[in-house]
Amino acid sequence: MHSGTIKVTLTAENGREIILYRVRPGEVCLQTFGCLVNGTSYSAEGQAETDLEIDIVPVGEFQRLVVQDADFRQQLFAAVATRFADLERLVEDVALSPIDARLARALLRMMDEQGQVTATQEALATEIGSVREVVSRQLNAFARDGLVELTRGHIAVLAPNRLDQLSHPAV
Amino acid sequence: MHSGTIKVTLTAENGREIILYRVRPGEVCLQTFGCLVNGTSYSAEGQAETDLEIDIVPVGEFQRLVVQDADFRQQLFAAVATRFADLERLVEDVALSPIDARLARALLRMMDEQGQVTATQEALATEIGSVREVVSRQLNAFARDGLVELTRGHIAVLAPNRLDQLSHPAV
DNA sequence: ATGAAAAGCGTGACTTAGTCACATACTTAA
DNA sequence: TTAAGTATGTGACTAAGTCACGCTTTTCAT
Repeated sequence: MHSGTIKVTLTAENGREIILYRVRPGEVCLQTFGCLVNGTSYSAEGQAETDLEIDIVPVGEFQRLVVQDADFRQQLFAAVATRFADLERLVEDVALSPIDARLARALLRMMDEQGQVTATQEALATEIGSVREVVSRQLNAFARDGLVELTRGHIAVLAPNRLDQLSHPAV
Repeated sequence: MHSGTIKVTLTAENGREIILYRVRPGEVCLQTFGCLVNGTSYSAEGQAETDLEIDIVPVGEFQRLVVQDADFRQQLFAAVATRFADLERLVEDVALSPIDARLARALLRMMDEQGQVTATQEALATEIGSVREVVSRQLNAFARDGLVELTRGHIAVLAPNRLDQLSHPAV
């Protein structure tokens, strides 16, 4: 019934961009939740990453569903809770984690079963709220340590376990 | 009926701390919203800043109120929307704004009608997700430019308008 | 097919922010 | 009134971000 993902990003005046979170199939997208409730508008921007197949719920219908449809309510609340968790994790990441840990986590999140990550360094930078140059240097540092192997447009993760250690709160 | 404020903070392993948002009188506190919905727990920590007088709503009661009490629902959704806006602003701040702008915004937010801010530099640092030393240096830079006057435990804002300019997206 | 443009990556030099270590001044309470 | 705790200032260093390039690979129009 639903398919495709939406990434919600924030863009600064200087062009720097950070991914706030992603909305996945089966989730309720809350981008306009503020509007539904009190007309608040977000500065964030949603962008489809793939072809989309979604249901759009008009405001009146939304109000009705919340009251009458326990299932909808459940999904809605779950979506809200997930967004909170995502955003809190993001704040923690950006404000309090060093870049090597953030990059390590991103690689682990994004790699497939074969340990392949298909993404440009630019995309990785946006993913972790940093910039290409920093990602480039850090990836090369990882590569020097034998943690990954780099080729244009993707990264092969050689030592997921060691990345995982890095990704954890280094004391 | 309700009084006092709660600050919700995130603390890293290294002891660095950042304020996620505040819950004010009349607002619904969502700290445990995840729990209400699906048992997710937050890593964030709530802390009363003043004496509190609050209503605590048990889970069963919550479910009932959401369905039956339109007013409660309205308040709840408003709280959710506010939190989102807060968190998005915070991410934007931390990830994309230089610290002079962040500090300027914090001072403007926190000052009273006489332009007095009563807070230690340590507290200001937590407020903007930075550290004391950086705040100290930045405040002294502001002072050198005649924007503020510093005394132990508080800051006198002399030129709110110029701070406001600083606080805006410097191109 | 080929040459130009665009996309992706690497890197040096520099700026800004955060860390560490320590000095100094003010405040409070025994 | 002095010792302990709190608040601040500062130099030296590290980490991250910015700026300005250059180089290679891919894409695409002709």
